[in-house]
Amino acid sequence: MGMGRPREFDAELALDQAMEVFWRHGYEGATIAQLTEAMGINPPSLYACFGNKEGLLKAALDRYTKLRGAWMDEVVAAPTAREVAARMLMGIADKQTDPANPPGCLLVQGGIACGTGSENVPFELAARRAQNEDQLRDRFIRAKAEGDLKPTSDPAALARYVSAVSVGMGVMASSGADREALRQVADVAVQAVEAQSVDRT
Amino acid sequence: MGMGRPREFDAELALDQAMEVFWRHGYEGATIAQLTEAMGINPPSLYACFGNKEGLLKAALDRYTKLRGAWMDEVVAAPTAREVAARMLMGIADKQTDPANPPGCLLVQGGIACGTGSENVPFELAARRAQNEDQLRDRFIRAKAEGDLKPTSDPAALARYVSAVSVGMGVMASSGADREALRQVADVAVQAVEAQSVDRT
DNA sequence: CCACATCTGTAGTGAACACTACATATCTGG
DNA sequence: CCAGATATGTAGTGTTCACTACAGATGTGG
Repeated sequence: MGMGRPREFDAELALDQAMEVFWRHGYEGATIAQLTEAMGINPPSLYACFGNKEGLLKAALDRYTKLRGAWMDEVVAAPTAREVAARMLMGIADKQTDPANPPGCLLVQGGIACGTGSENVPFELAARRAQNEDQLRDRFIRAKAEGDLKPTSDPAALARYVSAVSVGMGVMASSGADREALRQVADVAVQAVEAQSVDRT
Repeated sequence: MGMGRPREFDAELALDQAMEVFWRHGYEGATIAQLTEAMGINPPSLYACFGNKEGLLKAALDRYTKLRGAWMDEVVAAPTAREVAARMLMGIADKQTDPANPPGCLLVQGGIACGTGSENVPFELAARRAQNEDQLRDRFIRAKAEGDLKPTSDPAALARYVSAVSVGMGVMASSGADREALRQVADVAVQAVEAQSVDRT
C-alpha cells in the first residue's frame, strides 16, 4: 500500500501567504479565490490540507502566535515590569507598522465581529489575545512578589491594560497611523506602569 | 403634481435597529435580510431611503456619532485633563458593557478590515474615530496652555493615547470583558495622564 | 375624480460565494 | 510493474448575497 502522491507545495509557506490575506481583509472579507491565488494552489489542495476556510484561519493563527511567541518570551524576560511594558509596546509599535506585513495585528484584523455562521471566529481571536495577556499577568505577579511593583498594584489589571493598549495601537496602525505616532502612544502608556512601580533611584 | 405616498416607517427608528445589526455583526457580516427584518421594512424601502448597504452604514454611523457627540461634549467639559481622561474612559467602560447595546464600539465592530469592494468602510470608521481624537487633542492643548498639563507634555500624543485605550477597551468588551474589568483598565490608564499633569496639591 | 408622484410588497436577477465530483497524475509497498 | 493511496487541475455544485423590476397602493395638486 503506497503512501500516495506527495504534496507539491510547502504548507508553511502557503500558510504565510494565507495569513497575509486574512490579515489584510479579515476572515469574512478574504475569499477562497484570493487565498488560493496567494497560496499558489487550487481549492481542492486547500481543502485537503486545511479542511475548510475556518480550518485555514486557525492554522494561520497558530502560525502567527507561534512566530510571536518567541518575541513575547523576550518581552517578559525584561528585568522590570516597566521594562516589560516598554519592550512590549515599543515592539508592537514597530511590528504593526512593519511594511513587510499588513498594518495592525492579525488577532484584531482577523475579525472582531462576524456574521451568522462564523460566530466562533471572534472567539478564536480573543482566546489567543488572552494568552498574551495571561503571560503578561504572570510576569506582573512575579514583579509584585519581587517588590518591583507596588504592594497596592493589581497585576491582572496592569496586564489587561497593556493588552488593551496593544489592541488599540493595532487598530490605529491599520487605519494609517505611522510608526512615530504609535511610539508616542507607547511612551505615554508606559508611564501608567511606571506609576505602579516602586521607585529605586 | 402630488407629493407621492408618504413613508410608512420612522427612518430614525429603523436606523437604530440597523445600527445594532452592524454593531453586532460588522458591515460585511450583516446581511440585507437581517437588516430589513430588524428595521421592519422590505428591501425596496431600504434602498429608496438609504441608497445602498454602504449608505445605510454611513447613516447609522452619523446617528451613532451624533448620539455620542453630546456625551463627548460633557467629557471635554471636565475641569482638568486628568478628569477629562477619567470621564472618558470610565464612561466608555460603562457604555461598552451596557446591556442595552451590543458590546464594544460600533466604530470598531463595524469593520476594521473588509473585503474587496468595501475598502472604504474601514476608512469611514477611522475618520469618525479621528473626530473624537481631535476633540480630545484640542482639549489637551488648552490644558497645556492653562498650565494643567506639564510644559513638556504632548497633547496630540495624549489624545492619541486615550483614543487607543478606548478602542482597546472596546475590543475587550466585544470579546466578553465585563464592566469591572474595563473600569480597572480605565483606572490604570488615567494614571498616565496624571503623570503628565502638574501637581496642585 | 383625475394625473402624477412616491412608497410598498412580491418575486425575482445576475454575481459571487464556499465547497466538491471526477478524471488524471504521481508517489510507495510488494 | 502493478495495486493502493493521496495530490492535483478542471469544471462545476447549490446557496446566499446585494440589489431591483414591476405592479398595486396611497398620497397631493388641479
